[in-house]
Amino acid sequence: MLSKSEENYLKAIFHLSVKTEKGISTNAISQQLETKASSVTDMVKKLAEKELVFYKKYQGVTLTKSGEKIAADVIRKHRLWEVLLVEKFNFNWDEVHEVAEQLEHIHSKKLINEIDAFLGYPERDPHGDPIPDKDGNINFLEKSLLATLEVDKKAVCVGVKDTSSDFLRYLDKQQIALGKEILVLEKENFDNSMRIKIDANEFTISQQIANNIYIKNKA
Amino acid sequence: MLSKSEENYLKAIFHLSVKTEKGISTNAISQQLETKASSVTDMVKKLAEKELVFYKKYQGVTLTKSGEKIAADVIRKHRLWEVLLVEKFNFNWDEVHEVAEQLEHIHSKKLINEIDAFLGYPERDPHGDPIPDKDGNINFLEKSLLATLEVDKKAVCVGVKDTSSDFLRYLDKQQIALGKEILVLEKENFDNSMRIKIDANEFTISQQIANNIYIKNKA
DNA sequence: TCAAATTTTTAGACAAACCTAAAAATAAGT
DNA sequence: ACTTATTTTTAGGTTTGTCTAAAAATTTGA
Repeated sequence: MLSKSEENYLKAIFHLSVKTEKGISTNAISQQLETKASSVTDMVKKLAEKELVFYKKYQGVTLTKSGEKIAADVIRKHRLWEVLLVEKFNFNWDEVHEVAEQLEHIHSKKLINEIDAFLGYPERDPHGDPIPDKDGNINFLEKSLLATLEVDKKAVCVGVKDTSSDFLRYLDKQQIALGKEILVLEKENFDNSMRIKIDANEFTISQQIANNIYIKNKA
Repeated sequence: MLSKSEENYLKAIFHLSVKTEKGISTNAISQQLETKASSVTDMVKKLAEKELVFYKKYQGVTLTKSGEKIAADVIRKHRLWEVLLVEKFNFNWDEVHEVAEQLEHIHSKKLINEIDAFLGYPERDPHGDPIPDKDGNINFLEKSLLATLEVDKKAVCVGVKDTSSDFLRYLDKQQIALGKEILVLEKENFDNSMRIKIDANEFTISQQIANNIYIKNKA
């Protein structure tokens, strides 16, 4: 049975691995986990000892098959707990992360599978991220950033990149939510802000906002 | 924020305090937590430093008001999680303890209060033990052991003393459950076993069994 | 009562997971 | 290429919570 720390390292390496094929650097992990690089080196050696990562000094790390499975399990638990909190326990999507960080380390196969069934086997968490299945398989959805959507085109909001409370509450305030249809009315060349229409409302969002909203282009 | 260990010590002291007015001995705590007495001394000093227990060398410990509140909170969480597991997630009453030991250390006031509401503010856990309220108040029920019930008297099963899987599954097998009415048909003086009737079934139970079932005498 | 048994505390160690500071390896820039 | 900058690792230290072994206090009981 792995410790909470070991699980968090595997999870961090998993998340970083999505964006690159190369080995994950010590520094990248230390940033992700807000620890020092020297602590990462220590832990990575331990995980290599347990054959959860491949590691060669100065070369970065990659997950082994079993390391990847454990990471996917932790992410599965995190995201299923988030759905439970939002769907059944009246949490807002900006309130779930912190508690899910704790709940993801509860060890009980029966519990997480019962929660999965109780929720009707959801495919995505409240932020639109895919929930790994029992075997660790993840159904990635093709998606792009709202910032890349052209004028006069429509798309559906399918996720968020930033998941900070500040950003999520801003989206709530603007009534931007998963599943909403967004139409780009115009773009401002100077600052790349864009005027958009959601439901019957028209308003302007900055490029920073548009760079943190995932969309799926309408067919 | 207290560590898991600190919370477990407070909980152990709380449980031991129910049975006695005196200070709780180092040895009693070490048995309850399956640690060594020397570890207990260390931890108790730390808890005293934080004013969660009163402690004088060689005199045992008692909880302060704030220590008692924290212990009651942990027990509240443990028992509410147990109810959730049994009522919503298809756990049997012999399966809940281990997972609840983990879940009781999740820190989120909102979560536990939402669970409480979701469950309709239950007063007892699946083993019949009372659930402390938000303020740490516990509604103890007067109860006695089935072993003390006289021949030809009826009573209702309201709890269990032993909560081991072996015992709980034995009760399941005999269809002994909370709320069931039990009639004592006869007692055997030699081994203190008793013949009882539950629903339409008559059978014999050993004194050991009868000493682990709590009943409330019918008015 | 006072010697023996038991309980509790102290002293010193250890593993996990982190840290700082310095050394070693790799990467970058001219 | 080779000097500088950056990254990574090593070495040694800290804290938390545990342990063993020995010392001190308390309790038991003859």
